[in-house]
Amino acid sequence: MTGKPRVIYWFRTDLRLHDSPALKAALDLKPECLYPIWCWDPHYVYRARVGPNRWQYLCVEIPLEINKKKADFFPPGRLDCQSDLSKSITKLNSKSKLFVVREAPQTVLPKLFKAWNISHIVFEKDTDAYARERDEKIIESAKEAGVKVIVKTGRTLYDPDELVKANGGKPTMSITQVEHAAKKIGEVPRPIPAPESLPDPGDTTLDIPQDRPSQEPDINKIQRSGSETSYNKLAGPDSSFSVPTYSELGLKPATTSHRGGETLALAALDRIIANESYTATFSKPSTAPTAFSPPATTVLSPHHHFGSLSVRLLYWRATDTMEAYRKKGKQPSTIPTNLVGQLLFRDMYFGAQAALGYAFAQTVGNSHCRFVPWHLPSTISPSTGLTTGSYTISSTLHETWFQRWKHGRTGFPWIDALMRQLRLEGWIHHLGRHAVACFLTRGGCYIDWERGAAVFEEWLLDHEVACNSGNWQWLACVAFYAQFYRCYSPVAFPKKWDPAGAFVRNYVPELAAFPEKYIYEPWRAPVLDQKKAKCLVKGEGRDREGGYEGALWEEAGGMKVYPKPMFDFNERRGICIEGLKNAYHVGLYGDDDRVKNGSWRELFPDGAEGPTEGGASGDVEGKMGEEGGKARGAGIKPGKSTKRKNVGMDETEHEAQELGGETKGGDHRTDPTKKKKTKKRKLQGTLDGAFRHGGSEKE
DNA sequence: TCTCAGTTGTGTGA
DNA sequence: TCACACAACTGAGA
Repeated sequence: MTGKPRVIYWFRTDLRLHDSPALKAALDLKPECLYPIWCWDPHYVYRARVGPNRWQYLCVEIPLEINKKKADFFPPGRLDCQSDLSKSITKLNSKSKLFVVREAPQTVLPKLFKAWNISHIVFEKDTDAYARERDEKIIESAKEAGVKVIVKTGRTLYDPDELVKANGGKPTMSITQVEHAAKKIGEVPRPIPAPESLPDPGDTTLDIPQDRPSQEPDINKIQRSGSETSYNKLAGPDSSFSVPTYSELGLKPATTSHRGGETLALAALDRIIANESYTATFSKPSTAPTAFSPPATTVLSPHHHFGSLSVRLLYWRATDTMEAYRKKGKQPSTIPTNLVGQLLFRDMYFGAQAALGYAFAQTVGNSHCRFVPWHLPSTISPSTGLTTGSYTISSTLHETWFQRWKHGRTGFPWIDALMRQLRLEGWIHHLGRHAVACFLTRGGCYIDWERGAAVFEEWLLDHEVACNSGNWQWLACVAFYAQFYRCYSPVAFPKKWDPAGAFVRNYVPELAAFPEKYIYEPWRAPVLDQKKAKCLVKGEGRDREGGYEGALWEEAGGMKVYPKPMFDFNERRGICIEGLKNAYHVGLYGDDDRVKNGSWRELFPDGAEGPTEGGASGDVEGKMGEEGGKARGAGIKPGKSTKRKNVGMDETEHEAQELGGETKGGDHRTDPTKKKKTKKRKLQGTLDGAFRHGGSEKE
């Protein structure tokens, strides 16, 4: 190739102009022409779970129609990531824009190299497992076509591969490891300003055939009310490479008030930084999960997900703000609870994923994920060893619990409010995520964390494979965290933050008029109080069709119905802790052959949860099955016990309390026959107290 | 081998 | 509001 470079800048995880090392590298080539493109990848359209809210946040220009009362905090406008970026590009060069090409990058890029006589392709590094595979293919095609490839890190503070290298080649599994590794790598680079001009794009005439993707399997069918037509023409319906429209995607209406785009992201960051004490003293654990308008945390995570806000920009602006605060003689918050700490946690999960690849998002094959015989386990493809997207209904009771959890009908108002907020807004506070994740897995339902992760994948605006998988493993106590005896109560925990229940009243409107005393335990309210609040606590949260998707029953006279709790929480907590204790003693990890071939069952003779399996309601238990998958060596971790511990809980103990009835709320963990190391506990107790008043964002 | 810390638990009693 | 006990995990570091 002679003459000036002709460059494709491939936008992916970096929908911004500010602080983009990759974009800078492209412009440093002093190109003759620059094609800013986005490949409309069928992997995300059909194979990854993406709900309407995240599609809107990515691309779609529609006016804000809902939650008008929140319009001051979430300003309306024709914004969102791709549209905003495209407009910003055009502002710098009226001939340019974001050119959205509707085909898989693996097939269309080689054609574009030829059609547009490209010399270089530049993009931001993406270490997600699918992205790595895809990019390797692109790099190979580029090589064959004589096109130079430039890849730059910009999605995380540190290059995840560098982080892993600095961690001895191992996945980063603790914040301490990240801090040590980061020290070896050096300081996070200062952000780069946005370019002031952009080169012209070259001729964009395209006379090439389109490779249309296969629509099947299409796991996003459920997100659409119309037909998906985005692949009808390579350059879009009017051949202008436009950002896809809602109708083109056939999507159901979005419901969130959170909106995307670099313009909004930078404005939000300015607003946060302008509040010096908030920024400098931000401490995640002391931010209220019940605050919703406005939320207590920054809600910048969706912007980081789409790359509309650089993490390095937040890092440095927060760091500088904390430094200025310190210079005034005041004490800023520290890692890991401060804003910088939140970004380090994000890097930790990216480091873990970079090292473990596809296996990081599942149990089977994951050398760092404990095996727990959860209910509703994923089915595994024997050929790839990867999850297929479907799961085994190991128990109809647990499937019912899962559906009730997903649709906010558990009968626990705190859990239901959070799940409804998640579906409506695409965002919930980090501690809210803790609460619902703990409840679904080790602190209530004993259901596979992969089920919960899939729901979050579908509904979260800020869904990041690495962070989502990592957080679910953390909360399920299968990796990163092991204190499974610390369990979130759906009653005590929210009471601490929001005793009046404003959050619940907003997202579970049928309980709006419930007395404060019963807002987190409505089943305890006398019928007279229920009638006065125009809401009866009865039934199992089914809709008229007998499912969980449709509207809840409303009885004559505007009397609403809110479901009874689906189990006795204290009882379930006890069962789950015993189950986890047993699974820890068995000590299997996801890469163990016995996990892959199903012979783990011999180590759990009493079933998933032990002899008390099934809980209070005593529904029919199905048989676990259908897993298996490719054996890839490995085994039990050295030093881990494989002895089975007596699960020791009397079945009658659990049958004793009626579902939804009055419970004593006593500490199930207390055993008066045991004398404990008092001196040691004294110290630990003090520290625990200190943590609670410490304070902290890892949405 | 031991000690102690670990972003974000709960309930009780002073 | 605070300290402590509860039951007991892993990983880092001495």
